Amino acid sequence: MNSNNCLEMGGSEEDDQMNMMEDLRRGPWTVEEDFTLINYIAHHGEGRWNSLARCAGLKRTGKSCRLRWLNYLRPDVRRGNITLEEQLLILELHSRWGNRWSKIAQHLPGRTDNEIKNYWRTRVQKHAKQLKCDVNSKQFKDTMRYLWMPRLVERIQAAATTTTAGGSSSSTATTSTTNSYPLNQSNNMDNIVVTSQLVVPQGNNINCGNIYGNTQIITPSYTPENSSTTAVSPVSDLTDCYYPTNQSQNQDFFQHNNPIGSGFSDTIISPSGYFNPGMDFQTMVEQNNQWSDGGNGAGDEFSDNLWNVEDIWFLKQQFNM
DNA sequence: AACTCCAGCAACCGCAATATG
DNA sequence: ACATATTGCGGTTGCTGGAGT
Repeated sequence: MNSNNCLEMGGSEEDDQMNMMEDLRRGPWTVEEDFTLINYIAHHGEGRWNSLARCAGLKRTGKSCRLRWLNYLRPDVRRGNITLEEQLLILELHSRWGNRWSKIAQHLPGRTDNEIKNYWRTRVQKHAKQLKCDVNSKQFKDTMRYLWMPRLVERIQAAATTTTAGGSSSSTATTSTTNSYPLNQSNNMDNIVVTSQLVVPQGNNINCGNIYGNTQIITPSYTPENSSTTAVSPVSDLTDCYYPTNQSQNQDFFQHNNPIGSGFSDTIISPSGYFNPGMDFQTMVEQNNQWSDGGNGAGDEFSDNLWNVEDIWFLKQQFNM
């Protein structure tokens, strides 16, 4: 904390604590409180939240102030819908790190751990519930890995294609996305590589079935400033994120790199280029039936289009079902 | 229009780790 | 080295607004 000497002025710390305990406010923050907190931090900086709360005249705990600042008032906090790319990244990172919300949030600039946690609980866990399986079960993880994530990739690609085809320059389509993933803040990215558009974990021991393989997509010179003018088309860029750029036949990538059952996948590939060889087919179809009709009738943007009628038809053809 | 239900989100709680005196 | 304070994290709760009846 910077210049905070209000402890010296305000009597003993014990007194302060007693005073605070008397009339602490709880619940939703008012506009006035927000303003007070923003103002105070603008002048004095963050840190030492308990004394900050006192000195700012806020009848809140330090914890409450910290949370309000970090999750809501901070200028760089990103609000609004979680984008497809962010969804994909959350799924991927969660498969690696589990409920390490804070760690995951570090890789989604502007997003808070709370937001990601809420997203996970409200969207992802909801689907696990619908499928009547535990969110940590292998079945559910496979579903994410082999159905949702490829679907998200497709939708990201489709969105990029649409935008590009719409007559805008290749850089236009990247704007919102790239803003979401600045190569940033010298945070420890571990094995994460940052592409010009997407943060993708690099190969090795990722437990996502090597969907991403050892993608060669590092863009070392990336900066938030130049990102929006990337010359590479968004489509190819995104494709690169999921297929190795040195593979001439991208569609073969998953088959060849899939550690679970390459022999199996040699014979079948879904319309999207992915198929789940590690998962019981009947289970997949049953799951899909639940999703495509919205499960309990609660179809939403997440399940929509992830697994559609054509896919079922295609798989039925393959399996003579 | 009134009511109920429920998803989404902000905020709180408890605990562990870390910093400070 | 120890006690206490503070911070950070993950889990949980409760409020709110919109959808459905």
